[in-house]
Amino acid sequence: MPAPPAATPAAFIQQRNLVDQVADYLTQAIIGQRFAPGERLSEVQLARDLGVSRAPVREAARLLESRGLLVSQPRRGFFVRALDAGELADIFDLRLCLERHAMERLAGACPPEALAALRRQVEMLCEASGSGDESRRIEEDLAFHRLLIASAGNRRLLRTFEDLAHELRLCITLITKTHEAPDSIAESHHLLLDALASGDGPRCREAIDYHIGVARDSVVQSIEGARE
Amino acid sequence: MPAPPAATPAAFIQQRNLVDQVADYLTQAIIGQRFAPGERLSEVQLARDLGVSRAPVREAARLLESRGLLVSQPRRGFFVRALDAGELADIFDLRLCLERHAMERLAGACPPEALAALRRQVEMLCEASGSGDESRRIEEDLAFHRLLIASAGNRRLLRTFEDLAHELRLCITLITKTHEAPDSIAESHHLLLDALASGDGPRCREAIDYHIGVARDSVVQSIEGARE
DNA sequence: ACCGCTCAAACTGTCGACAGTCGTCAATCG
DNA sequence: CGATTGACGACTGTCGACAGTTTGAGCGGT
Repeated sequence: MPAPPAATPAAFIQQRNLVDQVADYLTQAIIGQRFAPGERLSEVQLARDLGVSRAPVREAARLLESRGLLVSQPRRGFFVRALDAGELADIFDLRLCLERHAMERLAGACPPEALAALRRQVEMLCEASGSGDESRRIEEDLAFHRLLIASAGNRRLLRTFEDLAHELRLCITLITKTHEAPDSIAESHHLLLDALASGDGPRCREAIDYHIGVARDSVVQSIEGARE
Repeated sequence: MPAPPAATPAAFIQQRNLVDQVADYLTQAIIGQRFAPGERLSEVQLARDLGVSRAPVREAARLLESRGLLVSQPRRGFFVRALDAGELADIFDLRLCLERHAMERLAGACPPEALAALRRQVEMLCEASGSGDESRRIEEDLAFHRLLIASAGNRRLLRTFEDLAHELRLCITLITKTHEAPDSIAESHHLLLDALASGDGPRCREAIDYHIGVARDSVVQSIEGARE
């Protein structure tokens, strides 16, 4: 979790309730693959490990369930979400749906300052990409797409994307290695910006279709490569 | 919530945990406007009223929060979600995004049995519309759109729509009266089916844009009419 | 009359405990 | 030897209680 610059300062200070802390811990542990996919999580053991009671653990687990990181079976408890190839395709298809919509809303009506902010974000992404810190690169990449969608001005759309982003992180952990060159990453994102700047609707659509397609293929390839 | 005929018998038995029961009660109470928008819900009072302890109430409230029916403020509790005009527009814009995507996926590749199922659903909708039971009409209408999206074959897309549907119910409660003629409802839905059957992509898009636009306008009009 | 302060009531966050349920594994029966 | 049953252990669902915080009413000062 990139510790977003806290839309409201209070939100950051208020982080001190156990439910959120446990949720953050679990999120990190899951996308950091410290729990195996499909693994059962025991409430009591988690509570013991974290030094808290079961109530916050249960509530945090419900939160993660709504975000698609855990699944619950009645009377059996919570399990780490295990994605099959079909679910993976669905996730990227929904991502395409959301980003297409944002691109379309933005095409031709993209405020210059939004474009500038997106350009800055690409730079941060390149920097992260060069740093060798893989998880930072992933977060900066997601931050770019988050910004893209936020620029469309629909907060509900943004919330849906943020929910989905948790599952995307889960997908991305499946990738063994990308080691894409920083130049290539910069270029693929600049293609999106250029399309936006041109104001050409179909071109925007084509650009985002290609971009998401590449991301999806790299995950699918990884998961199929790891199959045998 | 129409208590679906329990796809699997086991699912019917399992409904007996308090969290789900409390969640159902709260959902009904909220979309039935038995709580005012923005009203604060006291955990202890709800627990007393329902004859359960606070734990299931808290977990149910978190569930409803993830569905957008409640919002929580740390240390202050849960409040019934109050929608302003902007959020309302966002919700319908996301709905458009999702249904467009489904229509597009279906255009040209819609299995005949899916089309048949959609036709049957329109008939049920007409029947409900003629019955004068408003809440039943709403559920059948949502069921149609749910089926439309389900036909696209993306379960993640469907889940997103179902989450959104809860908020749509919240929107629809704002409408004082629709009393649309059953014939008109039938026709507006048949337009969608005809577009699908034609396999013409742009026509599909136009049809769904129009359909959602009408729904949005009727809600927006209602909320603005009720303003003064 | 208006504003700030104090304090009690109510509420949320968290905890530990109990009861019922599920999975496991050994003993039993065909 | 395979299938069934029963008991044991671990775990989830639920509960009541305590501590710290928020709220709102009452009070005193301006």
